[in-house]
This record gives sequence, C-alpha cells and structure tokens, in this order.
Amino acid sequence: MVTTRHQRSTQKMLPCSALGEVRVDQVLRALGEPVRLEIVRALARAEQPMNCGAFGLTVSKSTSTHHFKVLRESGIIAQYDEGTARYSELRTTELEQRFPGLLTAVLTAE
Amino acid sequence: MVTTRHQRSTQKMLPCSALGEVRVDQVLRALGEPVRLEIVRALARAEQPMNCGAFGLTVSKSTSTHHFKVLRESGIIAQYDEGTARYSELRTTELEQRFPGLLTAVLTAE
DNA sequence: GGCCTTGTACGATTAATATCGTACTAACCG
DNA sequence: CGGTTAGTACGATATTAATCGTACAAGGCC
Repeated sequence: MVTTRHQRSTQKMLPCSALGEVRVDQVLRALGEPVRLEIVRALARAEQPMNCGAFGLTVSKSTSTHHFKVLRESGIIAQYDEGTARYSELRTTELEQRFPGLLTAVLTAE
Repeated sequence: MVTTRHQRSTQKMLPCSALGEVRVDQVLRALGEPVRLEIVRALARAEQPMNCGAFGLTVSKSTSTHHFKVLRESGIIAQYDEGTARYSELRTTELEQRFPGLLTAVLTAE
C-alpha cells in the first residue's frame, strides 16, 4: 500500500510553495527544462514517491539538487526525508486544482 | 468577418516552426516568460491578428521583436506583413493538435 | 523626393540559470 | 567508533536569455 501524504505528516516534510502563491509562468518555466521535465515524467509514470537517486539523471548530484529545489519551489513536487533518502512526489491534486488541465496536457504531450 | 490564414497565403507569411518539430519543453519555456505570456493572452482575448504595436508592451521595440521571434520559432504564433505593420496570430488549431489541452490550460490559469 | 511609421538586425550589456566540484551533514550499519 | 550512503550548501564558472540603443529597411503619405 502506498503511503499517503497525511501519514507522512509527522515526518520531515520539506517546505514547498503554497500553490496559491505560484504564478503560472513560474510553473511553465520550471517545466520548460529538459532535466526537470524528465523528473516530472518519471514521477508521473511511477505514481508513487521516488528517491532522488532513482531517476538515473545524467547530471551531477549538486545539479540534481538544484533541479529538485526549483520544482519544489514552484509547487510542482513535494519532498520528505526518510532515513538518508529524500523522496519526491508530484503534487498532482493541488496542481490540478490550481491549474486545471495543465499537468495532464504536459504529460500527454508527445 | 475575420480573415483566415488561407486567404493570406499569398502575402508575406514569415517562416515559423513546423509544430511537429517543436518539443514541448521549448513551448513551455517560451510561455514561461511574463512578457510573452502577456502577448499570448492578448492574442487569445482578441481572437484575431494584432499588430506588434497594439500590445502596449512596456519593453523597448527591439525587446518586443525578440519576444515575438521566440514565440514564432517555438510555433506558438504565426506572423505576416501587411504594409508597414506585422501581424501576429495564435496558432490555436495547430497547437491544440500537437499538444492537446496545453494552450487552453495555460490561458485558463488564473 | 523627403518624412513618418513600423518594425528588424546587430552588437553590447546585464541578469538569470545550469553546471560542477568540494566540503559538509545526517542516518544507518558493521 | 569508522565507513558508507544520500543528499545539501556553497562558491565558481559557463551558458543562456533579456534588455537596450543605434542603425537600417520598407511601406505609405505629402
């Protein structure tokens, strides 16, 4: 069974932007970068949280960290720590509520 | 009656990217810039071609030219010349075909 | 022709972003 | 404790992108 966000609330959730404060151009900018789009697509395929190392990105660790941070600050993903790993998940529901159809359209594309 | 694209085909259409060759991240990047998003929104509201001067942009002429070029090269707008004016229009249909729901979602946002 | 309008082209500058390496922290395992 | 794992933080660099000013081109008008 997949752990839900609520169950994790006692754990180390990292601060992520309230989606109400995020503008759409910020989200588009965040998604308009190949590495970050790859991350988002992988999360969508997985349908469950993934730890940062599991993406098989071809960039350095520090560059990965940077991209995850951009995604988190633009409200696209949430992250929490578990042991030495940091897990990321798509904020699918919140995104859909704030920008209806956007994530679906981006994931559908091509 | 609104002039269609076909009727203008004998005029000076500028080369714009074939949408088949445009990747979604390029489109997202193009839309993720406030001035360009403003242009796209104005075109959507107008529902007809607008000349570049009609947008009331607060940037210089050369900067405008740059942004229109980015939008054109990413397949989002088409442009044609008429007299001394250059008109832009959204490639609504082609965009919808290539990236279903994307433009609508972006225009709906907020 | 001269002049205004509309917009481009080019080059320079500045600002933003992507990238990396190194040093570091925290959790776990022996 | 020391070593390993997973990832961050910081500082540097390199690349990309936004911005502008000036010079230019083409159409329309007198």
